Amino acid sequence: MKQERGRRAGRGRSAVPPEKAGARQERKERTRQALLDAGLELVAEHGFAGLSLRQITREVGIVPTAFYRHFRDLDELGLKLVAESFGTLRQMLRAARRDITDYGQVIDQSVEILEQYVSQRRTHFQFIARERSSGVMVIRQAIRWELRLFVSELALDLSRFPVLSEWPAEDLQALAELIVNSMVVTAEGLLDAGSERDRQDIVESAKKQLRMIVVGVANWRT
Amino acid sequence: MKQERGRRAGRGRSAVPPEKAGARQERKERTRQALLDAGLELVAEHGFAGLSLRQITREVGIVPTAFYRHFRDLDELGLKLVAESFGTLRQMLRAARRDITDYGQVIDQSVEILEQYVSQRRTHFQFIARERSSGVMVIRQAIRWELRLFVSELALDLSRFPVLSEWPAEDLQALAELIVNSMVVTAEGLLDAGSERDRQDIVESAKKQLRMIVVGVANWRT
DNA sequence: GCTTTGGGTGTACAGACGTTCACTGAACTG
DNA sequence: CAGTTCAGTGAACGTCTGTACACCCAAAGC
Repeated sequence: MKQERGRRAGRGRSAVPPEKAGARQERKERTRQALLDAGLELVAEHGFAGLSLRQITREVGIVPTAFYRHFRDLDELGLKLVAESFGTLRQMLRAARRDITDYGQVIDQSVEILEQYVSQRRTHFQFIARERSSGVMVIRQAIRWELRLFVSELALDLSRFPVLSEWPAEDLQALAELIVNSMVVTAEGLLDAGSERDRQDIVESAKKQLRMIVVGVANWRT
Repeated sequence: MKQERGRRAGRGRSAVPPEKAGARQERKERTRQALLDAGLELVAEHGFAGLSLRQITREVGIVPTAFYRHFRDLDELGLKLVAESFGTLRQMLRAARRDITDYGQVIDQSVEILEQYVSQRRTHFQFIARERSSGVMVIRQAIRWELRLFVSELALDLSRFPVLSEWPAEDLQALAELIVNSMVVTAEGLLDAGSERDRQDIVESAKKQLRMIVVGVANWRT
């Protein structure tokens, strides 16, 4: 009951099946990515703190010591995961910029894009949500830093809306922060929603909340 | 470097110094509370997932196996910490109801009460913030459940405001959710703010955000 | 005063962990 | 073709973990 080892792993003898095998560099890159993927998967289950080097390598199908050929330690892998996850987040932001055409429906469309990305790239969002306030300091700090950057990027986007073009920077920043925070919490909700019904409720609630904020913005002064 | 054991602990031979010693029941209760306190302290440092039974008992100054006299396992202790922490949260809500007299300053006073509680009962807030989306399922679920309850309580409070008395339940719920989420995130920010300056900025930003929400509420319809 | 109760002790064990080291053998280099 | 590089191997280590078990002895109950 305790082990359930070899769930995947270990079908030949080498890591990440040789399969027509590319150059040595490509092979290395492939197991490196496999380590990242396995790490992401396991973090989603037990959190980064409950992650072990041996577990990851077991999942990938290589011997524990081979891990060091790719990362100095778990923290280094964790930081790569942070970068990777925020790549997804930025990709979502770009999609929003691109796909939102009707400005009368910014809210609905934004939340729907979020919902779509959360379900499609689940583990990345789970990683950020989970470790954003976790006990592992380096990871937490990296995420908070990236999140601040992300807020600033959104603030810049917001400044292009006519209503907001005259707003002072700090008000814009606060607004962007409020929006990002709401989106993060919404994502967290979606991530462990039990049923389609739950997800629907969360989406509706998020839209309502964004609408309240927008109404607030429309009547804001100073 | 690794051990630093005996930081507190083990000055006589028995747990939680005898000190004029009360009845057996009282003594038990005292070491039980000491276990909870040590647990809370250690969670603040490494998160619940990075918590070990032996570490806690070492901190308290009793032998590992004695732990079982008080809790079946770490999860049970964790659930007690959830209850304890939400006790503090409810106490804060009551304080807000009691101390907020001038309705023109609900926002400023609310945020200030939050700031005060966060710094006074740091570990409780840290526990909730950390484990709210942690990898340890039982704890996470317990916190989310309590948080939902807390949101409902706030929604009830909100319904007593004249402006909100006519709002449909679901709008109230969404509003309460938005407010609680913002407060949670604000608390998280305060918890790992480096300087007094940072704290000030966070407080200002939180007030601004609440004001936006309130303006939104004032102009809301349907 | 004698018995029972029950926190706390001490030893012991097996399993998981991170990390070391010397190694192998296929892919690269010249 | 000979030589080098290097991702992956496998055994061994010391440490930490949770938990089982038999024991101890002061307080509680009669």
